[in-house]
Amino acid sequence: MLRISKLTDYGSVLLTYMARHPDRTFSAASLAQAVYLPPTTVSKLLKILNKNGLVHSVRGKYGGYQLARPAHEITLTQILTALEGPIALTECSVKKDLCRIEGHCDIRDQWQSINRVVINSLAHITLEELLPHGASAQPIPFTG
Amino acid sequence: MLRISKLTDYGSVLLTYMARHPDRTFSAASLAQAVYLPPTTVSKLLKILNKNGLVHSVRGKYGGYQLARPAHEITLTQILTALEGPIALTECSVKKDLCRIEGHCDIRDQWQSINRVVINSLAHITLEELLPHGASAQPIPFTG
DNA sequence: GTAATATAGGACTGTATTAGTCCTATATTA
DNA sequence: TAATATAGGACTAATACAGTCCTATATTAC
Repeated sequence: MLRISKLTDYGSVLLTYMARHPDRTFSAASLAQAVYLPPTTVSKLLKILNKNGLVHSVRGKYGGYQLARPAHEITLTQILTALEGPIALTECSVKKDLCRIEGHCDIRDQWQSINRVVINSLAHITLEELLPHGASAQPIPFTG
Repeated sequence: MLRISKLTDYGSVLLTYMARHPDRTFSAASLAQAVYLPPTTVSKLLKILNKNGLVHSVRGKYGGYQLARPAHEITLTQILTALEGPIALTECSVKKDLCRIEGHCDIRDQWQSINRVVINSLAHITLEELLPHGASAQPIPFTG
């Protein structure tokens, strides 16, 4: 089906939400409430996004998260890579000794090219294009 | 990681192998031997490919499989769709009631657009481009 | 210094998906 | 009728994913 994981999907929802107020800092709890997801799951996602440089974090009271840079500077490739590792249609391009025909496969290079096509397509789409139209003008229901 | 399943990968190997001799009919067993995969797995794949119109099958003694049409008329989108169902980055575009924020998600349409970008990229790549260079001139080690 | 609040990091569990095998039925040829 | 091949589906084992929870650390306010 060639799908992104649910967590990646949730992560993109979080990022678009934060992108509407780039200046603000959101706590994990407030974001969870805003997007109707369990706090533990949201927390997990934000830690991963922080680790991969897509959001900045501030610890302690009044701490929280905010986008590391403007939405138009965050690409889909970056988001997917952060949340599910390197984009690789075929597993063999990332890990060795997992495919049983690795020694006899003669189309690996071809799949690598196709992989680059996909990565390239996604690298040209930014978080900004994931925003609902007029989103930045909308009020935010919950406060952090 | 945005990967295709192993079975899809194996399926593409089978198709490229058959594409080198479009005129020939291969039994599942001979193909299995040729690509170093278990006969049961190969058989399963060929049935799926047949069901989805990518190969033709002939039953009975001296029966087997062959490509349904020339390699340049088989696209990656067709191969992926046959082996893993409709290409859908986000699950919600195919099945309902599986995502917990389906009722509150406001970026579903955006993901659909991105999905179309990917489908379109893959629809322009054909089985022919998956063939190793000079493949059609190479001898085939095992006979069916 | 202490309490309250928030993130950091990792371990852990249950569920779902995928990979792979196997069995029975049907079609074709000799 | 025997031999060979595909058709279709059921089943099992291995893997990956989603989700939760626990402990440690940083920051702020009192």
